[in-house]
Amino acid sequence: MSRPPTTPPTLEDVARVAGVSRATVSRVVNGTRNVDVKIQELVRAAIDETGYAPNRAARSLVTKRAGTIALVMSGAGDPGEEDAFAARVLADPFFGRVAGGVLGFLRPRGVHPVLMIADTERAREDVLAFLRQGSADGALLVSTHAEDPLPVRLVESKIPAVLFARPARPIPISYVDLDHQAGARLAADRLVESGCTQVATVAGPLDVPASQDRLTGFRDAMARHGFPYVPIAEGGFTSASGEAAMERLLAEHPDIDGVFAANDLMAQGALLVLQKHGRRVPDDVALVGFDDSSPALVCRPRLTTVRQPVEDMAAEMARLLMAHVEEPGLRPKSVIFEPTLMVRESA
Amino acid sequence: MSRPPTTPPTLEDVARVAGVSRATVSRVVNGTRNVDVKIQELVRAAIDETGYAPNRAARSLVTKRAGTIALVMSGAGDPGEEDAFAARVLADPFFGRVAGGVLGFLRPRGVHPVLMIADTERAREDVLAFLRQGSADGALLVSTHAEDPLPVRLVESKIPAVLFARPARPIPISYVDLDHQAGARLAADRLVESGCTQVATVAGPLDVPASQDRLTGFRDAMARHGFPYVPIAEGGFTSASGEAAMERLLAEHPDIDGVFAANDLMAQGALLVLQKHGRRVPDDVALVGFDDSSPALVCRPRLTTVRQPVEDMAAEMARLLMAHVEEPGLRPKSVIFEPTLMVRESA
DNA sequence: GTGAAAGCGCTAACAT
DNA sequence: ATGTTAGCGCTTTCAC
Repeated sequence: MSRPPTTPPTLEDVARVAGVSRATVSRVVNGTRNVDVKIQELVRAAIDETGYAPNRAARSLVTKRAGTIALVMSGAGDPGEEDAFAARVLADPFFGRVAGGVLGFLRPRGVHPVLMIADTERAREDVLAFLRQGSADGALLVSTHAEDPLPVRLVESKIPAVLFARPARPIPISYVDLDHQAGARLAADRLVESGCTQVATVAGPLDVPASQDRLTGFRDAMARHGFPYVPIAEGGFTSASGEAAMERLLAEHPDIDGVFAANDLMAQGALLVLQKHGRRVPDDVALVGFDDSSPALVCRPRLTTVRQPVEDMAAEMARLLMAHVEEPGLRPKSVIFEPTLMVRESA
Repeated sequence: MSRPPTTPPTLEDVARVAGVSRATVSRVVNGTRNVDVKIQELVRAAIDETGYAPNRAARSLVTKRAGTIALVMSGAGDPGEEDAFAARVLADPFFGRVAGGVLGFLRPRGVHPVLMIADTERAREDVLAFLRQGSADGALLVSTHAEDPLPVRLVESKIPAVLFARPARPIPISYVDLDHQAGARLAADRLVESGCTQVATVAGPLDVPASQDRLTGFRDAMARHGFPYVPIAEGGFTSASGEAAMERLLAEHPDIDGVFAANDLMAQGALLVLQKHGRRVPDDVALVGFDDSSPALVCRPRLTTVRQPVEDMAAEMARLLMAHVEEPGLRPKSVIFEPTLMVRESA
């Protein structure tokens, strides 16, 4: 509380004020025992007096721990339109849920996520450089792109990393995922129970494993119910692509009475188109979505949808990553979550 | 490419391989001139060969620059329900736009944002500690809470910071904002032009300056059009609160023929309620939103709304922050953006 | 134009 | 239980 110092207080300053050595101050700051209680108090008083805060760079330099991790949203940005990808992915309600789950786990542990977008080769290099520089201890990767080269590069560089969703090609890396097939089965069962007999599906991008699994699971389940053929239209996981896909479906199969959309955003688009064409939902056409994200609740009718416990999955992802950071030799591990059906009004 | 080194290459290693001193390597890494071109090539080759990446912690320690900034979403979390605030704010499309704008500016400059939520006293302390530790060079603060103590604390601690939106009480800090009154005026004009004579408004939380400004601006503009009284219902900037507010408005003023909602999420909720009560939009009731966020495009009819150039504002925020970081003495500055009306189908 | 050397603030042996 | 000391990897005077 004397004259405002031009430079922040260091361990040295605290030590001087408390009349002890730097090592002792370091010990109490880091909660090591073997420090006399009276001295601890002395030191703490000195810390308060000086307004000391440990310098992270200095600490990282010796501990080789950054205390931050990278939260990477990866995908294929159209060349020249880099920012568009960032805008799209960040605006997706899915991202918010992932970030929320990650933060929930990391926050109590004093670890902070650095937000990164990897949509170009340049951006991927940045991410890799950032991690290799030791600016972050590891990476949480949400990839929306099947041929994403980042996972492999991460493994090659021996950087601790955990993926959201299984990689397109098997590589030795940890990930969390959902049992997509089981989820699709839930949707199929619901549609059939509701009496639908002319069922179609709006699939996600078919190069993404999750989309494939949802499609396969859905087809298998329908087949088991005695429906060998399911018309499909591929979308891109956006509301607009859902609209377009639904238009195509309706044009070719006007007698559709049930639709499974591979995510809620596309379901939302499909709903709009259905209503535009005078189809009542769920009376004329039943509709089931996937994710249970916020759009599902804003629609009217509200969407019956397959819930993906994204927050829990993201938290588990963070947990796995911290384990890998703490124990570098750890074998890759996968954790698969079970979906549940949220029955609302659309089916 | 020899045996995998257990420890990453350092400047020292590169220097040895290139047969020069550390200082020289440092110079070429940092693009200083006064290095012989032939030696530059030599060094670069050595860098490639070793796979060297500069250690950020070491660099920060001497340069006193972290190369990262904090992107802080601040607000009042309900005690015991900390994660709920995080989930809500991150899921808001507004957040995605801010993050996108910030990233667009920061990325080319090699600066990375650390995502932080400040919803409790504990979390605020974390943010402050993080910044004081030098883990980040400054803060970008988006506050959803009028009595947020963070801005003042930031100023007190002399931490470079820029706010999104003017603080509730004047303090010496830079910020970007929108001319909310002008935006509200745009909405009022549109409603009146559309022939509305019984106009009401769903306001935002009235302790937030932006909400107040939108309300004031709207009332003033309506008064100027000859309508001295505008019924209002207060919401909380969420879709659900918009529904509730609209229900109240309709109950007390069944003859409403025009509504201005202070953001799109609430407009979306209002639209749902209007339609539930059999009001056709825009024929029976015209509706104008605020923000021009993604929900505005997903609604049917699509929302006529006041566009807030959030991405540009966020980028400007980042620009201001970097200026403050580079020149610590810089005087606080405010930049006010102009809204525009996006005319679509709802009014 | 290049190298030698000091030191950023901290932790972790190692002494005591 | 506490202090001393040696770096962590980098930038940056200051000599040459």
